[in-house]
Amino acid sequence: MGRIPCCEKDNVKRGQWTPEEDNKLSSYIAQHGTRNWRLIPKNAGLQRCGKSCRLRWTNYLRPDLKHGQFSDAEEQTIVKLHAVVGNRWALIAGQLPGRTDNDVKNHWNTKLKKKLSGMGIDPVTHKPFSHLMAEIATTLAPPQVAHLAEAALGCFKDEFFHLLSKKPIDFQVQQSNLALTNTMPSYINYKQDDTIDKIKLGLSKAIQEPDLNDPSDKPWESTAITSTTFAGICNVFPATSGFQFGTTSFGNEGDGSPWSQSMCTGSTCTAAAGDQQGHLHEKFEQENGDDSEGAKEMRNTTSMFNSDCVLWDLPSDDLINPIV
DNA sequence: AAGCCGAGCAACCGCCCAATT
DNA sequence: AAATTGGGCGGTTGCTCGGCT
Repeated sequence: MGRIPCCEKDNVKRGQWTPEEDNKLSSYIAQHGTRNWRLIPKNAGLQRCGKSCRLRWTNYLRPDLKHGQFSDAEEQTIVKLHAVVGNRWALIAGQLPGRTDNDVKNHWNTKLKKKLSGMGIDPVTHKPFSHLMAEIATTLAPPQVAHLAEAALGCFKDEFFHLLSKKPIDFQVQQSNLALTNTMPSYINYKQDDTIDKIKLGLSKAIQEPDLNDPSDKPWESTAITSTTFAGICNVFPATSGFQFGTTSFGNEGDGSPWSQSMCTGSTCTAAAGDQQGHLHEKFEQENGDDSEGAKEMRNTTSMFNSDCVLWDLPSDDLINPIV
């Protein structure tokens, strides 16, 4: 048995709301409250669906709503929370007084997603593209990796060029990446002009190098995210102290910036980080539930943002000016 | 000046879930 | 226990407007 519609589709007006309709709805709600949305349009003299009235009220007419640009702090909050809870817009909006889930969703889709992509960060996983590629590569056999590399280089070419063109990259292996260097072939000392070709070369060499008779040399069977296969690419993004997002620098642990406290992304958050993100999500659910009350409670719950996870470990200078 | 295009945003749709009958 | 109902949520659509050619 199907559900009856919330209103008579034929008799309801749709599309943009007029100021008169807004006035009718606002004054009715001011007098009678928001009980029973089904009856509100009828009683308020509106030819609208009850659901449409609810949306208009909650997303636009509510007196406590904040209209206008999102602040830097609000954007940071959105990105942080999105990394933890994903597309739970209502939950995220609950942390931003005066903002609705629709506001947050729209802002994410139109601005923040592009900003993150422009910084070389996947807006879905909040990980650098390079590490995503490395993660994928570890699960594939060499022939598949070769195909992946071709595809990835096509997809991320612009990001690479952008990053690489910002400053000369010294591909000398850093001390902090010593573990990586043991398996790093000598072709990593690149100049930046023919970078893509060099990366391709590196990929193909890495694919050829493992001794297929030795299971320990099969990167696609390893649990480690950083494999020799993508070492060349990953080394394009050496771990550094932080980077800049718009006018806000972040990524430096202990600098007090909200950006630096909890993001669970990047090479320092490998498989374990994935678990941690899941754990955080679980913890979030447990502590706050899925209802609006829980969401409100979370305003005061900051402990979940104090994990040791490091923010994206991308080079600072390279990311000052997002592509988009 | 007109047409095109993309960004931004308001609104709608369909599904889900909890409360109620 | 099952059916019904209302409200909430996330995904998507489509309108508006400004910039560009």
